[in-house]
Amino acid sequence: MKDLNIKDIAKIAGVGISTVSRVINNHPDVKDKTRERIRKIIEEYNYIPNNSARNLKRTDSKNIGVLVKGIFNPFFAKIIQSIEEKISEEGYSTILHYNDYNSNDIEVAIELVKEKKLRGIICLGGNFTNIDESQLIDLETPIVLSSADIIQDLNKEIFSSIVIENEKAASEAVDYLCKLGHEKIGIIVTGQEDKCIGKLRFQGYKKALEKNGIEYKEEFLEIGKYTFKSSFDAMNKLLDKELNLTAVFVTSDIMAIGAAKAILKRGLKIPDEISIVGFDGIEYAEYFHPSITTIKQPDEDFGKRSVEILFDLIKRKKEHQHIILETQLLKRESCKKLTSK
Amino acid sequence: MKDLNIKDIAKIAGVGISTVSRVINNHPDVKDKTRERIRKIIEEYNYIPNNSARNLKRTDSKNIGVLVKGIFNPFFAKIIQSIEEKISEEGYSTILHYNDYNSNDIEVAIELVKEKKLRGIICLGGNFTNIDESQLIDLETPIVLSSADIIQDLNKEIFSSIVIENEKAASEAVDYLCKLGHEKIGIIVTGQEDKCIGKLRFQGYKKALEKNGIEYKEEFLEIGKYTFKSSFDAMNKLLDKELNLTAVFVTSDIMAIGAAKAILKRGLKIPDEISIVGFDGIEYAEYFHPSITTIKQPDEDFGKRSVEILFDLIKRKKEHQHIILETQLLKRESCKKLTSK
DNA sequence: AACGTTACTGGAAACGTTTCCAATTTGTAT
DNA sequence: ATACAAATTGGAAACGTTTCCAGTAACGTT
Repeated sequence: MKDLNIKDIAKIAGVGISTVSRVINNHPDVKDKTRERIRKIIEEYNYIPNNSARNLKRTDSKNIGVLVKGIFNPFFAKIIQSIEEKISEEGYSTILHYNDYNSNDIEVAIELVKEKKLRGIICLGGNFTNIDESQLIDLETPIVLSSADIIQDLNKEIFSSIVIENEKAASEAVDYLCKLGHEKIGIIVTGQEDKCIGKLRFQGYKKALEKNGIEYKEEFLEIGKYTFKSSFDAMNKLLDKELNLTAVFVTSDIMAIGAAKAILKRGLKIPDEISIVGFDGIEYAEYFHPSITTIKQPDEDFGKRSVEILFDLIKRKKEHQHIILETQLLKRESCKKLTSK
Repeated sequence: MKDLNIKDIAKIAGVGISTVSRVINNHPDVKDKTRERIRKIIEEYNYIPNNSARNLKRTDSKNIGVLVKGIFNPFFAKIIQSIEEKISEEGYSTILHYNDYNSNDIEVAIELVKEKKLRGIICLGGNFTNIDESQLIDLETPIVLSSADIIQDLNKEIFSSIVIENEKAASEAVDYLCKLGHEKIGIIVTGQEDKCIGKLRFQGYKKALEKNGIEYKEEFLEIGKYTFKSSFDAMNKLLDKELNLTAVFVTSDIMAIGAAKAILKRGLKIPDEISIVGFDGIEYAEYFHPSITTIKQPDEDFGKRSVEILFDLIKRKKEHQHIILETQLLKRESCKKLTSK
């Protein structure tokens, strides 16, 4: 059974094609009675307009792309959910695309925009530190970089961004450990993949140490990837060095859990022997035992605001914006005040 | 700057439109020299064919839909990854669509197929227990139900499926607990949302008890949703009943972690005082402390085989298939052998 | 040189919409 | 009744492809 098209519906209703089109798109210039009649017929015959044809004809495709770095990242799951919600509220639809860790994000984004005739694109995570300004200028479609790695001196007029203050937040986390009396504080950061964000959080760590008069030692640092396993291994290396660490700061919750497991598996107690602080604020960290103290990122705000900014751009209501969201230190069970020996 | 189209490329190359089209689509009837020349021009001018136009013209759209129930389910993440990989290997592209828990899955699937002119669709999870056979017959597009809830007496000729033996696997898990000497074994199952699968796993639980001569008591049962929190609460209710449970079987790993947290938070020891077994085999269960014994589902196989079945159907090589995958009990730290008192 | 065969190539219709523009109907004020 | 404006409607072009069909070029065979 061949699917019906707009012509068939027009014939059945005894009206012109354009009238049916106007009904479908909620254009005003149709008599209420006619509109109702056509609506009923569309309903009755279960007619669904062909998306490809619509997109082909329209310059404004009603599609928003969401490019996500890494499907395994539970921190992004909530953000995506709120993004999708808001996008469909606006009558647009979401085209979700997952990038793996080796991809050239800006290139994939541009290709996606062209190929799918996107009206706008949100990049969640991803690395935009090596991009060429001309790439972004050529892309006339609004782009919002959300929680992404962005090079500092990029022309701010050609993209929007929404981020947290990674350095400040990390510093707050480590400062908290210092205030609890910790001095030997290890750190596990994400490496290459995540250059900029990892680096910023690492800088926050260093600043907090400095502020508290603690000397930074390179041996306290381990590099890991964004997986349980990688951080588990990194923690073991740290422990093997016998540095008498009393605390460790890990730059994501998933990794904090991997690290915590390594600690516990050796029979060490958290927080009695080692305190640990994570970063992100995913639910996993709360349900780990002991629950993990962490920096909570405002995930829902990330989603909502990203879409808001994008639609402001699409509707040409505003210029590109650069928003900084607040984080919050969630104190839980994984940190202990050090009593002076 | 307006994007180039196939006409522009044809003009630049000094050939006909159809020749360019043939190059794009790797059709054979083009002289190698011409092909190379056009390829270079396409590359140089960074031309990307318009997807909407292609889909509009083609009856075979090269799009495969993947409908996923619940974005938060980490068990699905791996499956999706392997699905995407295989689909793009075949030169098709994946349209990912997330359903929330209240959706009517078959209706959403059908709409998606029509709207996006999909060539096939894979449903990951989702509930197909209340569907009408006519809906599936009307849908002429191949459909594969993967790890989904399917009504038993559905006509097997009109859809493909790939599942595990939920009842058997659950029974194996509980039997393991029994063999360790446990008799008072609680159970937390998913409720309404997940009617069929939850019921099957529950039946497995009952069968294992029966086999081991243990009487089933309703008070050992709690219903939960697929979240940490819900299962955390359910476990607390179970504990509040003071049934002297020595073990608990939880029908998913996420929920097992929620339950384990409830146990540990009360100061009870796992596995010393209570043993726990989960279901799914997600990575997080391995990194929880103590690591959680669980039923491992073959996630990668789920993905790969789903795509294989789908392409067999698309290419009309085979009829609808119904595949059962094997599970495996992963013995870890969360279970203890009961020494007779 | 004439022919048949095969390898390429180009033109044009078609896919199902949206939208501009013109045409028709309706309503309102004189 | 008439004139004019406003509301509603229909026709046709256009969006960028693919593919059928017809046509040309190249080549070997007689």
